Amino acid sequence: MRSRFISPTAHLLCCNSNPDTPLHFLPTNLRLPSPQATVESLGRLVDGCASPSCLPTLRRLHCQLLTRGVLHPNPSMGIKLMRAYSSCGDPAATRQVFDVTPDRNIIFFNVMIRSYVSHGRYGDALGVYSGMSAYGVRPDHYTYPCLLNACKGAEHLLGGLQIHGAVTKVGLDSCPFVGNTLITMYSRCGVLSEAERVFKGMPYRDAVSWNSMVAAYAQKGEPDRALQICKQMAVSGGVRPNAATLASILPAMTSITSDDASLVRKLFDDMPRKGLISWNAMIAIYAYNSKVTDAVELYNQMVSEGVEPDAITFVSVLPACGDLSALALGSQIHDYVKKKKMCPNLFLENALVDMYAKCGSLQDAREVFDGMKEKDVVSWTSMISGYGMHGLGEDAVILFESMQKSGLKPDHIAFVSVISACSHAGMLKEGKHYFSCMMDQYQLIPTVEHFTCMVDLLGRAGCLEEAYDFVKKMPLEPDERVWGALLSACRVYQNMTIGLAAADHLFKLVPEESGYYVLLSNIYAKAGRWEDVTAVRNIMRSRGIQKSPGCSNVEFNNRVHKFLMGDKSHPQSREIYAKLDILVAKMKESGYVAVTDSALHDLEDEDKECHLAVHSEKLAIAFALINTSSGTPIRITKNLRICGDCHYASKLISKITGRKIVIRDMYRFHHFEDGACSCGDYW
DNA sequence: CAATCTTGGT
Repeated sequence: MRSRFISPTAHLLCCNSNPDTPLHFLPTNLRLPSPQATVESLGRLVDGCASPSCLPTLRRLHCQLLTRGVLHPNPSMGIKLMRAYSSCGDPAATRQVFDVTPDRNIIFFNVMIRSYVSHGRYGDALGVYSGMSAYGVRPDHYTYPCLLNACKGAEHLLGGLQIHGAVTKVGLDSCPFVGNTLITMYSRCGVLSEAERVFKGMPYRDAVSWNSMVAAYAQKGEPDRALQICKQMAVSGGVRPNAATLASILPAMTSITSDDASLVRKLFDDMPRKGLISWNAMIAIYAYNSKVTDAVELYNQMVSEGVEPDAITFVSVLPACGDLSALALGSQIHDYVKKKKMCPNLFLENALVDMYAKCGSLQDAREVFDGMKEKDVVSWTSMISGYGMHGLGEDAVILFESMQKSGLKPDHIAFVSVISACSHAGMLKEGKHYFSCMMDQYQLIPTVEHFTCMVDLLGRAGCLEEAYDFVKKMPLEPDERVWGALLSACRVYQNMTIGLAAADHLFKLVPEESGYYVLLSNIYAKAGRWEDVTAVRNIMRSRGIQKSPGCSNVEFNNRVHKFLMGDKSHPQSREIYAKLDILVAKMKESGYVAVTDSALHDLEDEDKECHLAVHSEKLAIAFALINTSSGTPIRITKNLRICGDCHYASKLISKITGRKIVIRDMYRFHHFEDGACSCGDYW
């Protein structure tokens, strides 16, 4: 058995045994030990080799150790060498040192096993274990956690059970290290009941034990259980929730209630010493749950408390910037990233591309995208959907084709992006092509998102019958989004019959969603059926549904200025309304007549005009016109779909003032320039 | 004597 570990060429081992890197080709500026270096100082040099770039140095040191004959008489030197090779990413070299060492103690075995585990070579790790007893070395309380990690990594429940048995037999099951690893092993192998049994049976539970249980439930998607354990931890466990606790519940923190978010925030606030990980976890929880303002606020607080953000912080904050259209903050972060040379970093660059695209700055997005050393499907998809949002379907399609040529396989989301890009650009034929391509060429089963895109594609192109037919024939139950896409198309093309059918489904599916009532009433209003508009309004009233207030944001002086419909709370309110009066007068000279069917109520025309005049996007435009110098593009983000009147008005204002106006509504970007919009009045 | 182990974040 012993010979298993001794390689037949072990005696030949030397630093230049790898034919790819002969000694005399190695860089000469490597730090080499002086001839009188002590064993201790050699050891320190070996310890200093901790990343793949140190591998050449390490090989030369290894050579020195052999020629000086200090390796085998000093077991600690062999261990240092193995550990160094392992952290340089070379488990094979680690094994070679292991194999040629004459009298291996338990630590050699432990380091060897750990090296294999950290390189994902779980089978090899377990192989070393099975050779131990024949060599006459007994596993100890350091060995078992490593082995359990191997089973965890391989999701090898049977092996885990066997090792659990061995642990119990030698009485190491009371060791907290072993117990904690047992919990995570069982949890990763999907046996939560066993994880919980180990946890309950532990004589001494530390923070890691509690956090491991929290992680187990969080990863299983049980936020309630996970939070419950967090709370128990503080009262009965005698340990306080810490950074790792927050990080552990993260996986369960998607779409949680506001109450749960506050609960987690309280855990966070109660932490006496908050480190980077705590801040990152809390910010991520806000970002996951679309609490973007909270995420950005917490980020600002973090920076003001002197905690240095890292890439993981930004990967949470940047999507929040994108959501808020906070371009100033986003590009500030980009500057910091450049200053600190944090790239290449795939995740970070993907987040930057997405942020720039969502903030309306496609050029910046493209610049980051083009500068990426490595791109994955997410990178391409972010850029494709960026083009799609801006109505640049051609560019989206070109990029989609290049992605395929680069050898990457588009996934579900990539297809959603490209089909929706086609839809927004009116590219019916291409959209249909990608829908079948995804099934035929890539064997991807379309999900309800793809059907929604297709209904949108057909609907926007005016093929309403075909769209309706498509919905009726789809193999999945059409949901809110599918009917919503159909209803929107019916508004654009004035199709009452199909519109009513879609609205009927929507009112059953989501009776509380005000947007669909508004869409239907827009259809009636455009047809002049005011009694039906009134009927819709009455239904809304009887069901207690309020139209969600329109709200527009403009970023100015590093602050996001928020305007609601008819808002008079802004300090510059008087100026804003005065500016608006002047604008409306000028617009009327250019032939502006308010598009009154955008208003929900059957008011007298003049009243409607008043209502429309104070829509939030108009206030935001007036604000930006007052405060920025001529020529500066105006960027506005709106929570709802832009209304017909504001769309028309924005076109005129862009012509009158010579300003570019970029409005992001709920669905896409509208670039207004010289009286025209990039959406081609098709939205 | 020294060397080895557990949770957790894009």
